[in-house]
Amino acid sequence: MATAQGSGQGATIYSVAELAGVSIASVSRVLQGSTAVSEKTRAKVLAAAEQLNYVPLAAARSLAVRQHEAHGLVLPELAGPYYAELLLGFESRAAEYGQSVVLLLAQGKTDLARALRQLATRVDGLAVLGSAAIPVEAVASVRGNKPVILIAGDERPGVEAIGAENVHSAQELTAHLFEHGREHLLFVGDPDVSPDVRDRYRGFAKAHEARGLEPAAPVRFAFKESAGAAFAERLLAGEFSADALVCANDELALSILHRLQDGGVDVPGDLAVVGWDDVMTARYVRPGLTTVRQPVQELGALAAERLHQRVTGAAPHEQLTVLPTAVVIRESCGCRPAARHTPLQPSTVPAPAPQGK
Amino acid sequence: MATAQGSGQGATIYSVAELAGVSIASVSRVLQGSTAVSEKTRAKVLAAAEQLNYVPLAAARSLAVRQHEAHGLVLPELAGPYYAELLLGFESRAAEYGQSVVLLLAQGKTDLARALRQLATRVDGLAVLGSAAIPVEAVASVRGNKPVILIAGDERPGVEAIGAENVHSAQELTAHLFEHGREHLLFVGDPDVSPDVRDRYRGFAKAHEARGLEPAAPVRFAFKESAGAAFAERLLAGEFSADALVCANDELALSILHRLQDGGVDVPGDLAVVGWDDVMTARYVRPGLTTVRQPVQELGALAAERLHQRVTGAAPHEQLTVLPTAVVIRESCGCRPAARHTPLQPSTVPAPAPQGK
DNA sequence: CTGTTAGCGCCTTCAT
DNA sequence: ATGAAGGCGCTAACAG
Repeated sequence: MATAQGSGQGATIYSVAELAGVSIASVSRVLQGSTAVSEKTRAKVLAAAEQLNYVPLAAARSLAVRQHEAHGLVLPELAGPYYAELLLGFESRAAEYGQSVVLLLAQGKTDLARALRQLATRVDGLAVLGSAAIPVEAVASVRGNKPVILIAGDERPGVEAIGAENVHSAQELTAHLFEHGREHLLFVGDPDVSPDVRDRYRGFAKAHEARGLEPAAPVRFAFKESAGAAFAERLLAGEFSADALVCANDELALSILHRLQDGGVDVPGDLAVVGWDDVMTARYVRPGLTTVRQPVQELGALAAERLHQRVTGAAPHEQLTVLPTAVVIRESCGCRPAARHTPLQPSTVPAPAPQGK
Repeated sequence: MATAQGSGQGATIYSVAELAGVSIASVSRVLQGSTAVSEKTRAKVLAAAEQLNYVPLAAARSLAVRQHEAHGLVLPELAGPYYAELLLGFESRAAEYGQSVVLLLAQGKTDLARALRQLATRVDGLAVLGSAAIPVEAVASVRGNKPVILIAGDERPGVEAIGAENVHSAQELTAHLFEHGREHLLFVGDPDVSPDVRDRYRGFAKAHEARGLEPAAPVRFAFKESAGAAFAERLLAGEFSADALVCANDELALSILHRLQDGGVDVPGDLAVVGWDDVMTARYVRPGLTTVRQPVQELGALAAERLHQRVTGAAPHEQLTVLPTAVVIRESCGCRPAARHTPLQPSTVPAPAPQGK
């Protein structure tokens, strides 16, 4: 199967040096551009390297430089568009800095702590999504306490954190429902599952308090298979009474919406439903789902950027960085449909690549 | 900021050996389990390692073992659920083999070839998605021609390839539309963008030929921002005449469907629309989108598995491995809605994780 | 069974 | 400007 005759096969700095007729030091110098080198040897080395298709072995280089030139990203899972976008943003920015990214999914790992340790041995630092699925403790015990950026996680002394705004937008969204004359709002989602959801419930509660109302306790239930459908079922059975649902995310909102409609409920007539994330489906469903858009991709990019700063010696930002979000009004909240559908283009998101595969 | 007093900081095999009062060789032995070690020293080493929170540095180990214990995955982008699922399957299986996964997204890379080279220096092998965005040539020139697994790409002598079935299911799907009495079918998507799309068009064509019909040329156009909507617009303008659309993927089908409905078209009454991938939205939209489901996650897992086999010395599978797909009938093809919505659970896909973020 | 030692491939002073 | 040599942390013979 081997095709290239020796070339590239295992080209080392020695083979290049030999071919170029210089010492390995010179090779290293021209390739790293560290010290000045005569134009003559420079050319020879470049030619030899080119001919041998030489690229320094990462492991050897890492060992010598004491840097991995790689960033680690730890995500709980990969369902829905949120994580994918975050990852995309992270990878893009990391690449701009010349950093490779090694990904770790908590999902299904029996020994997350071990996996984290392994990860830590091959990256200069890691970004971790703050979620119940990823205990910060495990992250803390990482080898040589490398820099860690917490994404959408709880602030902690000593760890740099970034996230998207939640409380305010949740409050705004909730208030919007009140303005539509809704009175019995329910928050669907478990605040304990992630700081994001917790903050969304907080905003939900604040909006109530601002009107002297008592917020209903969040509807938290075991999120199994068809979480939304199950809840919708109970709703249809009359187990709850509400005229508006604030769901922790769009997936939840969408599945509830769908089942309710199957059950003959008029949305938003009988019941308003809003969510979070502005996933693709939110635009295509009828009525269009009112939701809030987060700069997820930018969040990922910021994580990579901050990580790089830390790796290159910069001091950690003391303040928690919060990225702005925006409420996206469609029809599921009770607003009237726009005369002409205007495609919503998230500013930080590039044109959606269509051609599946 | 540093918390641990020296422990873990930069614990090396030497510090562990010293603490345990043995030689570094013994430390290595108990940790790698290579040779038999007395229970006594074993305990001492384990204790010391534990205390120091020691984990061998990947780079050093790699250099010595001449293995990276990491798999590379190259994807064109990360839009839609397809790539995410593939990645998920890949990461999971790779992790089972104790392999880290370093991800490379072609999207936005100005110098893909360089990125690939860099990637190749830190993994034992790589899986690459076959798409126009990733020229196989670039992959071939990778350092030390490491094992490469081509996912959903064109077969090539010397490279192991795997993929999902396309031709047959496309033919089946197309035939289904014929059975609904449709006569003027249009294929929407560019066959040149990826082997998958190409094969889908092939199936589309075969179904026509089986009926002695001439398949229409694929509707390929610049896939920019709102590809589907743009096409729908032209369709509404009467630029094309058709009573059924076979779209290259669900995203495309969905956006077209949405715009057509806005334009007053009855789907499937006036026009049937079907797609590919069975994305979440396909279940929630009305009418439900008829599509074909691929074992994407399994495909990713298989890639990791095959890669591992190759890395560990196994000879490449000669035959192209094709995973089975399944046509998922809903209503957009003209079938009547099921009396009771039965949630479709892709066999290889775990329960949808709902709690956003 | 255990310690000593020689690399793995690369970068980097230190001389020249 | 360039070459020689040491060392990064770890594994794997090779002696004892």
